[in-house]
Amino acid sequence: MSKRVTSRFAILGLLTLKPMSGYDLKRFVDEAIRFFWNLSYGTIYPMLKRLEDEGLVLRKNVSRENRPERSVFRLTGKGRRVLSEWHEGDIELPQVNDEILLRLFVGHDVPAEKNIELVNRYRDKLRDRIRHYESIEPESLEEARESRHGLLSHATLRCGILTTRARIRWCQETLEMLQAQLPDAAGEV
Amino acid sequence: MSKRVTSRFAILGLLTLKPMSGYDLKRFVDEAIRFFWNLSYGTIYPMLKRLEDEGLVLRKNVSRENRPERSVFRLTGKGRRVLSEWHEGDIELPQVNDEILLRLFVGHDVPAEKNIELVNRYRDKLRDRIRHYESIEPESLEEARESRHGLLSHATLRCGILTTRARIRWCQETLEMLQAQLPDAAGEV
DNA sequence: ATTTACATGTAAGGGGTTACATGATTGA
DNA sequence: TCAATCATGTAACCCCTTACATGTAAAT
Repeated sequence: MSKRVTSRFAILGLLTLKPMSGYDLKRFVDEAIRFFWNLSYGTIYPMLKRLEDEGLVLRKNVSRENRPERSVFRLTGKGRRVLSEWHEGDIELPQVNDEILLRLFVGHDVPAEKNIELVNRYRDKLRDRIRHYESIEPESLEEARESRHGLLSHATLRCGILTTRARIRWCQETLEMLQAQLPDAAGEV
Repeated sequence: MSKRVTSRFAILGLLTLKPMSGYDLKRFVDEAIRFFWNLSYGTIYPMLKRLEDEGLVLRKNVSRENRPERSVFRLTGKGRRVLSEWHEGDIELPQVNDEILLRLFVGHDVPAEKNIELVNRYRDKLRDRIRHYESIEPESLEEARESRHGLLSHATLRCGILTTRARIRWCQETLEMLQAQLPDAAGEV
């Protein structure tokens, strides 16, 4: 279902922003959308080749002096058509495998302190992330006023912020719950 | 990173709840934790075989009259040790590929109405999910008072509730943003 | 009589990751 | 000089999904 060649549409979709090389795509994903999408070279280059063979993208070799040659790809009309079919299609809630929830769920015979430590570490990582999100939010908001893509990009950032905050709040709540169960917390009510 | 045989620990972990067959595991996952974990038969049976070969689980063939024979698996001491090593290990924020965010991010040249429709459909699915979560919450809360595992299980449900609610709120916010950009919304401020 | 639930597995294929190979250029 | 950045790709491997194969028994 959600497995049907999703990196295909990711690459096609990103090429609507501007023509890019495999290297560009990798950098773009890592810099701009790494929190909700990732692509590795081992996915990118074979997929670009495949999209080229299918006539969905067009390769243009660009050589500049004193720089390695690049293969820059742009969408073809056919590529755009395939993309818009994807945009038409239905969206499913993804089936995720969420490690922290699994760990907690089967955490009944590890020491309670371990579970607390786990949620703590997890919360710390979420906090790092939210700090980053919030640091780029003002700029994102400006871009949202300036272009259609800026607005949509801002929406994705907002999603990151809202869901990460929710998870942090969940950590808080869960830590309280777990600490209340600690043997030496018996008298502290 | 997060790819290192995670179904291995899922199966090992679930077997701490009670000894189970492959069929049991599948049913359990589908019924109890499908919102944060999934396993297919094609994963379960080969993995059980492998865990057996490695001495992490023990197979016991159980035949009951008028029923097909079952292979019920229980954890071995070694299995428990491997599991607790996993519990010790660090947790990473998973790298996800989040289709709705990708679609929005590259949605700048699809009609604005399509983006709105997308978020709407997505919100509807989240609402179905939250309705389900909330319907099982009271029972989960009771179980939380009754056992250690009940408490941890409840924590996972709470995570689902909080993050799903956050996403629904994000949909609302995003819909408002997108609708405000609609050409015929110009005079409606 | 037929569908559903019980029950265990395999085979093919897909999608993705990591690591490697290669080589130029730039900056510290 | 050495690391980092630019740049493209491949190969091995892994995990997982889907679909298939097979068969019994209970329920409708």
